[in-house]
Amino acid sequence: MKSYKLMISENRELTCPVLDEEFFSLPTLKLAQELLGCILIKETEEGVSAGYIVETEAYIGPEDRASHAFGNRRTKRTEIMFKQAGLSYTYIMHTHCLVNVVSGPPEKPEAVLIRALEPLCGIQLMKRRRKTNDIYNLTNGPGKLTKALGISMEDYGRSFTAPPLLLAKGKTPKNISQGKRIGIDNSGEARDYPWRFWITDNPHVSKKPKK
DNA sequence: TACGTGATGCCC
DNA sequence: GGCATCACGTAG
Repeated sequence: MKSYKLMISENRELTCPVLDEEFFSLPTLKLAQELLGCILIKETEEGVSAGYIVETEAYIGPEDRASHAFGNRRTKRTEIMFKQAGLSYTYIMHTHCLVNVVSGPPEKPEAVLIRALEPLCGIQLMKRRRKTNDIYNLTNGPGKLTKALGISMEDYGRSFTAPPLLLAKGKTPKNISQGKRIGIDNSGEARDYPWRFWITDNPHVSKKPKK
């Protein structure tokens, strides 16, 4: 397994194993939980930034009304969800870019949305991009974390196993919480699926779900 | 709490 | 064209 060296401060280096195809081949609901504690890394000309994943959501088309690929809807945008696990699915929501990890076998449109990070590396760069000094407001939402790391539509279809976009093994969460997904109120019974996962009591998680 | 924002795709 | 969508910042 390849490893990646992260400079987390001027004199501290963290060596972490890059996730491989075997890891991404886990069933989507399992993958969504296993990704908690993993490290999302983005290299840009401005520098490297990274954070621990602390919140995810699973989207399992074609039966999931909340998924862009509901009913096997296959468009230029969703095409990537039908490909191999471990690729990135980025899309624009209003003015923001959101990033997903494609999961499931080929021809099965499934993905895990990365909803929040705990900042780890390149924090000054992230603060500059987000125009805030508040560490708890830096990456506590899916649109916020992409802006903080410099993830954009240029990352659509990229593999998470090689630079400039990477996922690596980080830490193992003590406890995982589970609940309803956020922002999908008009999706029939699918809105009640408990497919949102987060690290219990982590202060970098996004807003609480509606009841 | 409410509004403006504005990429993408689907339904006329 | 019109509308809904896996947000967020700002105003009030």
